[in-house]
Amino acid sequence: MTTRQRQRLSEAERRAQILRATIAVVAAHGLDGASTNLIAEQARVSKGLIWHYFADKNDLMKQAVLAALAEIQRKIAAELDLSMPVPDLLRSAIRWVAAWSTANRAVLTATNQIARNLRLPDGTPAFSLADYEELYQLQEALFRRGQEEGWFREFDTRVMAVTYQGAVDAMLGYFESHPDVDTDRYATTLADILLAAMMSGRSFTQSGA
Amino acid sequence: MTTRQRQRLSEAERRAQILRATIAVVAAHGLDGASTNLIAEQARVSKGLIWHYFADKNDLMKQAVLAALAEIQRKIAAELDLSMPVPDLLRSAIRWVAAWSTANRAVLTATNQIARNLRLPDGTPAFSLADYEELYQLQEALFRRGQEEGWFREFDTRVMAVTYQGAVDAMLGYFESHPDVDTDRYATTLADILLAAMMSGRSFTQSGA
Amino acid sequence: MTTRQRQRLSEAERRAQILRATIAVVAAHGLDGASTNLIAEQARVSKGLIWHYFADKNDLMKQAVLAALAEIQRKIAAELDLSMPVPDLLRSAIRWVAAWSTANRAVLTATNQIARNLRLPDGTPAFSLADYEELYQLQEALFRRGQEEGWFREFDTRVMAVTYQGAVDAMLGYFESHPDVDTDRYATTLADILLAAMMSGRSFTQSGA
Amino acid sequence: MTTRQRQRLSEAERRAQILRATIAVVAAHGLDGASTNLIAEQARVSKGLIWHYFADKNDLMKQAVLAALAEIQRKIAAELDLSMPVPDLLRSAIRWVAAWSTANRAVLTATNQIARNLRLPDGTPAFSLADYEELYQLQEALFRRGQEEGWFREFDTRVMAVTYQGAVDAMLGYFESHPDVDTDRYATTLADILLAAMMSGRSFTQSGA
DNA sequence: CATGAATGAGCGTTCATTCAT
DNA sequence: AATGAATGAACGCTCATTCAT
Repeated sequence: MTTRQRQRLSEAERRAQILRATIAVVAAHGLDGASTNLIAEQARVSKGLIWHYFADKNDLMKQAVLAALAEIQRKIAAELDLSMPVPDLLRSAIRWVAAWSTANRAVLTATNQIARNLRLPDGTPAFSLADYEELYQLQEALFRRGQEEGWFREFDTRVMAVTYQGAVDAMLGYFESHPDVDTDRYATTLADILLAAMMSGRSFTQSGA
Repeated sequence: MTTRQRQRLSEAERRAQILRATIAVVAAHGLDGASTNLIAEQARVSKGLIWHYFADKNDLMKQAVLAALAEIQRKIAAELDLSMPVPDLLRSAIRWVAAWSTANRAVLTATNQIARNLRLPDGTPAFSLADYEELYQLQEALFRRGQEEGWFREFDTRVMAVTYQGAVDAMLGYFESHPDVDTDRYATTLADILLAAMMSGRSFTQSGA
Repeated sequence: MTTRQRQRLSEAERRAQILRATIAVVAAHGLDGASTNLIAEQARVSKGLIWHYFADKNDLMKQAVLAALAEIQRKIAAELDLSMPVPDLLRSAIRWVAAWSTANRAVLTATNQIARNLRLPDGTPAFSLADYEELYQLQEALFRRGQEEGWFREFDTRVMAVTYQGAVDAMLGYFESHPDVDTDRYATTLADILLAAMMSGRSFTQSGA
Repeated sequence: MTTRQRQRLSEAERRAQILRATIAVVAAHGLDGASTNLIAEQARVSKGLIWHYFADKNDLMKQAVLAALAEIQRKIAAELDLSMPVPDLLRSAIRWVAAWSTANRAVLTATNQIARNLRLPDGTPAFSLADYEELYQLQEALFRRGQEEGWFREFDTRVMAVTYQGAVDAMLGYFESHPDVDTDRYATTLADILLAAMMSGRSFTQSGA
């Protein structure tokens, strides 16, 4: 039993270190299996330090999600040009997510785990549907723009938004359990399928215009 | 305090009783809150009896999922006429699942909870999308039949199968968090979207044939 | 590390065993030092069993006090004849408590510790002054009877009751830190002192009547 | 977040500052709730500094009590004229303590808490009635003087000293739980009672002398 | 076969104490 | 001398699992 080397880091570094460990442990063992013991071990830090920086386990988990999402948003905003034609934008987005996910599997897995399963002490979900709602509305706005600009046929944008998210989630899940799949090929194929669903009965009209 | 009536049931009945209780408790309290104590209580059975019929809690949970799925498959097989034209068949299947889910919310919730979160002792997921393999292949066979019969354009049947499942799962999840939605209307709309994706660029050819 | 012999006892026996252990540990280590670990060890019982029989540590402590008080009340009621002349009754009571305390030091110490220090989760005392209030009123009634029957002079019965309790408590505390003292002699002397306080200026009147 | 001003104080000042904070925190949160964190915060001092001046938490608590008692003794010595007739002296002392206690409730509460509950690491009490020994002897000397000067009858001075202390302690406790009581009236009444106990069978002799 | 008393590993959390700065 | 980040032992409590009855 070797005594741990005591090192002093800045608050920001330690928090980041612990949050990273949290994501890693949740990805490997699930939210339920992510004991603070395991997290401290993964972070190479003593058990008690977690409570120096986080109020409780819920706080830790919540901050892990928020930090990860902020990071993703920063990246995607830097990557995608929202002024592209809508079909190209969707195709790019799907391919970008596919590529990002293979490089950030743990973050993806863990974030989903926590977002879906974290509960407040009173048993109610810590993250609500309201958070998804915002995403759906952004998506719907995009679809409507596609319709207005003549790319897409008429369809129920809410159902399409839910379906779109479901298809992307399924893709990411499929990647996880089929590590050998060609992810960019899959993403391109999925984009074709979804765009076909949106443009169907339009394409020739479009070309005739 | 009345002593419980010691009743002798066949093994099959006991197992079913306990499995039903498991689903009910998971639906009510979440996988995490589903202690074996609660399950035994719900099944009106002593704590110890569970270990007579199941190896451990993981075994219990796994079997609860498998039993529920077998039940669903039996029902859907009895309900759908596989000889229908493929598009009609898909449309019927989606509407049937939507209808079934509203009447069996608890089973659905619990099954999803367990399938998504159950972990082996080493922390790895007990179920993965790999378990969908059989389902994917059935689905792909259907799509190929649709293509051969001229209903559908060419597309990657595997990606379509994953997407189809993802879209249906997303629908069910959406129902769960939006209890007021008109489920049959949603199901019909989703069927339109998916069929559009499959038939796109074909419909007129088809009609022209 | 030997495995403990597993023995099954009736609920009543186990509860009593654990409550006895609780009193013993609190007497030896104070309420604060009475960890459930120590109590389980003292009771030769596994940690977890405590929560089989008691809701939580507070419940355990509360029940330990209540059980001990019930026992004492049973004994004292069986011992003292309330119809005796009041001075004799007080003298008997003091001597009885002194004798009882030497044979039940642990119960006394522990009961006091818990009664004085136990807090509800919200921080408020678990035992209130209202409990003492009842005792005070019984005592006052006795003093008033003594006054009415001509044994005692006029005095403020409430102050006398508080003083009486304080003097008895001090006696018990003194016994604890001075194990060699002749307890019955002390008790008799204390009775003399207190009775002198109550009868002063009366005795000759009394005899003169 | 302002950095604390690093100030250099003399050792004595620092110690007093921390001891005062200790009393305040114990009074406010109980001995059990008096974490060193809280004490450091109250003293406007860093966590670590406490260990510079005190060996451990027990040492801190013990010294807090001793410092408070020394303070009280200094005050009472300055207040009371020991050459008064003994009965008047006792009456004055009781009234003085009663008055002091209402103005110094926090110190009283905290001191009692610590004195009654502080334990050595092995679980045995850190203070005991044995520590009253010195006080008892002073008291006894006073009683003997009262007897020699003909104020008091013969009685066991040790038992009377213990009883006297117990009665005063009970008074202080009663004040704490009954904030509306007229403390000076109580003190006067108590003095009457105790003096009656001491003078009984003497007063008329005295007056007759 | 069936019960539920009993066990003990493991959890989240607190806090006295240490020590690099 | 002074700070507060870091440590780890101990706590109350839960619950899957065992086993005497």
